[in-house]
Amino acid sequence: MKKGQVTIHDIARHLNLDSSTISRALNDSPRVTVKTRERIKEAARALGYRPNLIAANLRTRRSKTIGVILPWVSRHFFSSAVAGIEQVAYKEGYNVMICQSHDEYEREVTNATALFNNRVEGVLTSVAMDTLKFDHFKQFTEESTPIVFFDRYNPEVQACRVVIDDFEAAYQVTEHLIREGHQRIAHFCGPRTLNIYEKRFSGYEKALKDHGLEPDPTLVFECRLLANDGIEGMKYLLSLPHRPDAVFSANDLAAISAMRYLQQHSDLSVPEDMAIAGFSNSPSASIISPGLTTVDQSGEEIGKAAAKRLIAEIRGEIDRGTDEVITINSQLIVRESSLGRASHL
Amino acid sequence: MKKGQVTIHDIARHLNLDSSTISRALNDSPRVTVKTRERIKEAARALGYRPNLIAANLRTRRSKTIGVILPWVSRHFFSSAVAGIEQVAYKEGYNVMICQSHDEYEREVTNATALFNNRVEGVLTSVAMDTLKFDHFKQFTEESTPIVFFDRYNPEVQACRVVIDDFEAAYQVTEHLIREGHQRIAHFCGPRTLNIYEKRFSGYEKALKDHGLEPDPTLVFECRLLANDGIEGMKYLLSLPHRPDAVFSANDLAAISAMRYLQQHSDLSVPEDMAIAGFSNSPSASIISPGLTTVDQSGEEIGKAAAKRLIAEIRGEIDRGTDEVITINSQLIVRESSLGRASHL
DNA sequence: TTGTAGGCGTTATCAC
DNA sequence: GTGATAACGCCTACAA
Repeated sequence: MKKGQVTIHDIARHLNLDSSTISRALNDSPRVTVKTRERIKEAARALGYRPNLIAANLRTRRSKTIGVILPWVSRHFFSSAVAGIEQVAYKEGYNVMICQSHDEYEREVTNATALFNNRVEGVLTSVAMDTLKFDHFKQFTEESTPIVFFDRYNPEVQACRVVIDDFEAAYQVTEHLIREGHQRIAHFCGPRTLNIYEKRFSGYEKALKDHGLEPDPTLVFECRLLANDGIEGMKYLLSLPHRPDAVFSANDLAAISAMRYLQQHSDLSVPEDMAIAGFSNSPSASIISPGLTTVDQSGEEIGKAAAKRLIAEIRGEIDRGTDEVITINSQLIVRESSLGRASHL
Repeated sequence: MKKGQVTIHDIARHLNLDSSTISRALNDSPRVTVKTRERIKEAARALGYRPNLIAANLRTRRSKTIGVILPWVSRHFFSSAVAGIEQVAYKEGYNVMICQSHDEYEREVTNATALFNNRVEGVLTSVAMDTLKFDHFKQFTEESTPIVFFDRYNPEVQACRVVIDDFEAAYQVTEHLIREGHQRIAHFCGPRTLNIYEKRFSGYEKALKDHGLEPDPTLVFECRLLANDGIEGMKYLLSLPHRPDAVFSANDLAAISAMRYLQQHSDLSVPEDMAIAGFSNSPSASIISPGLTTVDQSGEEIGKAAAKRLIAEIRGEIDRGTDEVITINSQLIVRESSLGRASHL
């Protein structure tokens, strides 16, 4: 912001009008003649006037900005979500301010403060793995700034969530593995403090039980689901006296790194000796060979839905603060990595 | 932004001080006793004071925000760049406002206007494929708001660019293909109006000539390098009477889709019958089989460098408006997709 | 060290 | 339909 910028007062002086008239004209208020409005707009153009939204925002007490806090912008699921968010925000006249928590609690708190101080009109967030306290989110609802969670949420905060049915999706993956003939199914689980991982775990467990398989806790590897965790998880599973014949990983990243580890550092092949399934349907899942069975979860759809909901709450079209759940469809995508002997003869 | 928010005046009234003292204390000005400062900070906490940065920004004429315009947030290269940008911006106390152009000129112009009107202190951008005019960028430099391009730039705008050496990288890829014994090398080229594609094309052409191969224009397929373009490009190449034995695609996306098309819809195999190389080293490149030979180009590094430079310009630590070029290292990554008979016996 | 006064650029509420 | 005036919340000369 530089000095010497043209303001509505400059236009006013130029046309011998009052700045309030200029303001009205530029905002297309009906309370000014079409003719003078045109004159004003013309003069504005000629003088190179650029509205100062900071001033307008201060005055109107609205920032026309929504804040986003998510773990990693560069993860495919999240960047797709951002793409979706940005798309609807843009269409509805909102700016988007982005922050990454890097899955760290401290950073999430700082981000939340920054967004609050910038008076964002609403917040979209997917919570960090490390987060166990939620006051930094509650501050928004307390000031009646709407907040909408997507994917990762915490029920403690009274707010709408946009999610997929993680339990059901995980159940389906597991059931699919069972139907393909796999008996000892391991699970790479994320931090159970996060709803999505807890639910995926429960879905997995329930499917086992429903099919008469006894869940074996030694087959559950809880980690942060990073690429390296997939490798460590697979090493762990291979070290077991009675190793599993399938792995259901709570994300694609760990699934893929585990699969590649297996292919490069063991004689076992996928899916014959070890079936593998992931979660998210990242682009890599369809490209890798064998193709990775996974759950399609459109980040873009989720982002769009969350942004739409948030903006509706901002506009007061919907009651804010109800902990409603919006469920986006997900879909089991079966590829070769999970097939049993019966299927790939 | 709600009414009833606590302001510095409320604190002032509460402590029988003047708001200016409150302001100074909260900004850690040395011009206020340590003791009263503590008292003030304590009261601020107690009253639940939250600074209103919009007001502060209006007053100081600085928004503490940098704007980013790029084609697609969800493309891996760009989302990595955003991650890098956000990281340094956050560290330096700047917010990041994100816009997508969807590779469309009109949208880029609108985005630029929005950022301008929000008085961002600087702009980072990678230009849209459709963009042929650059006034919307020049408006920033004219108002002495620094702008830094990354990856895709246009020399018409007097501004710093953060790039890799696209010519050299493309040259190396092509030379590598030649050394592997390939003779008829096709090229999937992006819009030549964009510097990066023009340079990659030139590098490709130069390498051919330097090795005594005559560039054949019928082997150059110019397109937008989307997944479908890779398929169309490959169809086109297969339809030629004298088909090529290698393809160098100016991005990974088209390279990978072309390769998969070949694998699924022809008898030709990669790299024996058709070698393939891409550009960018997207995550898929290392995961696909055969692994895709490509050029590693770290979006995160580029984003970080661009953001650092921009912030330095904002702070006046560096002259703005010099069209300096910052070159980030890139690296040829050889994988199986490009190997010649000699290499994979 | 603290207080006073004015303004950043806009919009909103009055009047006329 | 247009103008005057005040305010949004904060910062910063300048004065005391």
